[in-house]
Amino acid sequence: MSDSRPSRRQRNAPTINDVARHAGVSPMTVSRVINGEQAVRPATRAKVDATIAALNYAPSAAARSLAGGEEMRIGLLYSNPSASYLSEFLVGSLDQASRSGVHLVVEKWDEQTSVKAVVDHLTRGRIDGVILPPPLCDLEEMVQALAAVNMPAVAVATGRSAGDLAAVRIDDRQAAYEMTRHLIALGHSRIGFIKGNPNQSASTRRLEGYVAALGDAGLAVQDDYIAQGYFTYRSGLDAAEHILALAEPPTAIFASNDDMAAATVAIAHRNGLDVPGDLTVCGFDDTSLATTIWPELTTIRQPISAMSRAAVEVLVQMLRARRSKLEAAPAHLVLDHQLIRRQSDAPPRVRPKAGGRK
Amino acid sequence: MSDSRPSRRQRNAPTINDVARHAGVSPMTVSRVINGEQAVRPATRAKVDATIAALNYAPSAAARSLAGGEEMRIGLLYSNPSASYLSEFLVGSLDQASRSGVHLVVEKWDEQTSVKAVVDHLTRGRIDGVILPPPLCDLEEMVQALAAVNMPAVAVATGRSAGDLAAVRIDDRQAAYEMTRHLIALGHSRIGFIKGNPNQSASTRRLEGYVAALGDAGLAVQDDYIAQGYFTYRSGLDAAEHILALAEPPTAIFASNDDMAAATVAIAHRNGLDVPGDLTVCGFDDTSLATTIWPELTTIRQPISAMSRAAVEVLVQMLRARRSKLEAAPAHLVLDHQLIRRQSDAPPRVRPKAGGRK
DNA sequence: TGGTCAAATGGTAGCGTTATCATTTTCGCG
DNA sequence: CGCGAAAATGATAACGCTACCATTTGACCA
Repeated sequence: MSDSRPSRRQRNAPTINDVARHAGVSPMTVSRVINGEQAVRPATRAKVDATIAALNYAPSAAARSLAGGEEMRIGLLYSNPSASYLSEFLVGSLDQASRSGVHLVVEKWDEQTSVKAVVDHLTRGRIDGVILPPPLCDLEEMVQALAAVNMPAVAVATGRSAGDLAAVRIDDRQAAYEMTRHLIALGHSRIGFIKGNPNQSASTRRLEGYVAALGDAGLAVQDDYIAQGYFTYRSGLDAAEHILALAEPPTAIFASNDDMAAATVAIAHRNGLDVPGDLTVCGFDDTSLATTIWPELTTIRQPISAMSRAAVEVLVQMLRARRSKLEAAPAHLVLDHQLIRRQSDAPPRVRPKAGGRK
Repeated sequence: MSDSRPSRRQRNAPTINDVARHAGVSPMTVSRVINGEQAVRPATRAKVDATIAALNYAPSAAARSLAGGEEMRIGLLYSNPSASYLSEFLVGSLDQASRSGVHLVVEKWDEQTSVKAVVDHLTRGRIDGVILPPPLCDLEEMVQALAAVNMPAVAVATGRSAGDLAAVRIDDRQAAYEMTRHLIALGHSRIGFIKGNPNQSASTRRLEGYVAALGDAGLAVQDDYIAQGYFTYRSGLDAAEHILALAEPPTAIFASNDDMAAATVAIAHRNGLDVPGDLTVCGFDDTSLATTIWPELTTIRQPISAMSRAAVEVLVQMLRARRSKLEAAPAHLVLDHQLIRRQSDAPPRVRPKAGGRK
């Protein structure tokens, strides 16, 4: 009766019970020793440690997390499958999730579904926290709905520079500033700008950087050099067409993302302009499109996968803190960007307007 | 008494029991559905699947591996981050991996690393099986290296129509055939073709379909209407330039993927041709690029995420079978494709050459 | 229509660990 | 020397799932 119990154990790995029996203590005591808890007498601890070493025992991670309720599920809610952005984002967060031993649940949000429905779905699905890539991170309704059900969230690449929401981002303003400086340093003084979708706060930061750089260089901001875009290729076509149709068009155009920069290149070509000979074009984000088209785009590299990795890490820490009832201020990480020079920029072919420089 | 049961559960995680209760079946049946076992009636399976989706349930890896099912880790090895393809691929496989309760480990292969090094890495990482998206599925060296270490693999979107390797794909030949028929039905008789990278066997299938459709319509295959491409935008530019420079250029160009079709549109515009007025252009794959550019591309939709989903499922079943020492013939799934008509095709503007029709 | 057998489904008992309490031991101090 | 409190240890019941077998259902044939 003691021998023929129908154990399902495949592997002869020693269990905590084996250790307990050999050491002459209860499994609970062994558990305490393993977890380094205080309430164990040194003598007992030594005995248990010795037995563990002798049996070459290793605790089962599976049983541990089952019993301890340590499993965490974090959701990644995306809405605008901006292809190249998403894939890099996914790779980064997956990697970090696996490292942190957390489950990553990827969820798509169609614009038709109500915010409430998605949040309900997340809640019922035992999601412990959410990562919000753009443009969701700027959707106030979503942020508030999550806050309402007390679900921790991390915004990625938002333009909101601070606040109650944890965030991981780059300094969009500074990056745009640097790119504009770069164009000015090349000799451009007539620089166009294509704005991003106003539903993302990063758009505003980028515009600010552009304006600031012009101002610092003593160049005037010309309103008709600034066109509204929406981060899509299509919107870039319209914006570029508008700017290039001006009587005195700019010699460089800085688009708020790579898609619109690519569209600008297309319009330039259609107008018989050489890029970068007749027109310098640069983008933002360094998505794969930047190196897909010809000429390859000079752009700002956002460390997308590093950002998503960081987002997972931040979220995990928030969840751990919350479990221990600690309340911490929401983290706010700013990662480094980088100006990547490729083939789409050059000094202006024509000399700057007489009087354009002192 | 019913209310105050001392549950240790922190969060209201849906468990297999919740699903079972909601679906009106036993937990065992749910377990069977999750694991894709055979002995479940389709109606029951559907009901359970629906409940799983509704509750957003995902099995607990911990409990599962504790209960005896070993933990499975499957690798997704990608090399050419074809952005839009990858992200859709990831979303599908992630979703299915979560449903099947297996870990998905995403691994990138730089072309510099030796095949041996990657395979070693997988082995040491205790990866039980691998999914190979294109172009890796056609890299004979990789396939053989995996076979050498006895690691199960599933090829996705390969052109190999059969063999020792499990595969999930569409019928590339038939799809290309249909697209070509479509162009012929529109009235085109001078149809150009841009080939895909010869390192992918699907390229050959697509060419075959094109040739077969022309043949069946009694149209001659003109060698100079066929240009070599490599699936990149850049290669598409060259190919399209070549074809459109002919004395009597085609009225339609069928590119082997969307990137090259987009490049063709760019060249056409540069040459002052209207698409589709002067030139019909169509692509293949229906990646996001197809709807990014203007005009949006008529193309063949590959159910990418369904394919990656299926690949995970197939791999899991292979691993299960192998665990039970069963040896089954490698599965070979062919999923349905679809011809998506958008704005890039139209009947030819000029009448077909005299005599071109009876 | 009833009987047979395989397919489909359900019940039960763990898998190895920890949370929670109950119990025992130890030790300080009057 | 004994009392009470704190420290140390133990017993028990989950945690969520699947293996194994028992039971029910449905299909097919006589």
